[in-house]
Amino acid sequence: MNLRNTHQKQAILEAIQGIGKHMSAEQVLSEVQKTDPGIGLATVYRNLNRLAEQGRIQKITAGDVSFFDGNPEPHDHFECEVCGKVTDIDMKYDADMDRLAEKQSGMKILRHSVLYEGICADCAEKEKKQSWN
Amino acid sequence: MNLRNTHQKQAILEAIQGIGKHMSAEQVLSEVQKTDPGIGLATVYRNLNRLAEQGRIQKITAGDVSFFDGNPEPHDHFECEVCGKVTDIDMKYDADMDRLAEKQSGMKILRHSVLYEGICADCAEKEKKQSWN
DNA sequence: CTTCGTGCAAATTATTTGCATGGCA
DNA sequence: TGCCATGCAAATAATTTGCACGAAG
Repeated sequence: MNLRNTHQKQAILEAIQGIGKHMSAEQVLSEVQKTDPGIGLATVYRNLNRLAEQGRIQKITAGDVSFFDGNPEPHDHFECEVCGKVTDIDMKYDADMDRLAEKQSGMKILRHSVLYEGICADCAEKEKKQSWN
Repeated sequence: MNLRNTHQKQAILEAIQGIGKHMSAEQVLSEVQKTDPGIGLATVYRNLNRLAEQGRIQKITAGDVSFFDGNPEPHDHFECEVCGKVTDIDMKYDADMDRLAEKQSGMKILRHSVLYEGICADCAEKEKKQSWN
């Protein structure tokens, strides 16, 4: 399935690859709606999931929302505990980890993803000022 | 909140720490219901979340279900693509990763979690037999 | 022309929350 | 006794799915 080349699919792919940032499905929707107002949320989900299966984009599952990343290269992510924003962490993929983990677990390891958690620069700033703790 | 020492809370903690395995909220529920049939799902969620906040257990968010892990030590996890089961991967926590990532991102990194994905031994076996691909 | 992907809305699933009440302190 | 945590059910929120129709090949 998904062999057909619909303009919706193209618009979605362009949107997510164009921005070069992580987007939730809703964000992708509103982005795409700028050019194609008739598009529906279900279509966005359908296409994003399919693109992720095909390895053309990445699906990052952080907490209760899924984010989609136009960059198919494996790379790590950071999620801010305070505002929930997700950003890239540009570290080299350590394939050794997979080999090690595979050896010690007996599972067939295909990939791994690292999710860093902490406080982003913006929120750290705010927290300092308001000194919430 | 959660200062009070209810028997439900104890039962939940014992259940999750006793098994030494990851459990979804539903699994914890049925485990606890063996000793306390009147307990409700909401209570399980409330307590698990609170325990996780306190750092007494871990909440692992893998895909669309959350798992809870009685072991508070940071350690990595593996999720089987086929059956969705989550298991421990017993690798040492690499604190260097946090430092490195912090340096290169400018965020305050508090911790990280690695989720390995692949095919577990059981499913690999089955797949070989049925040769699904 | 046929079949697949879309759009909409309804369905599903995991989790959270409001409120009255029983139970711990 | 007073206030918190529980239980139940209803509320949310994200994502998925059924179905009729328009569009791609």
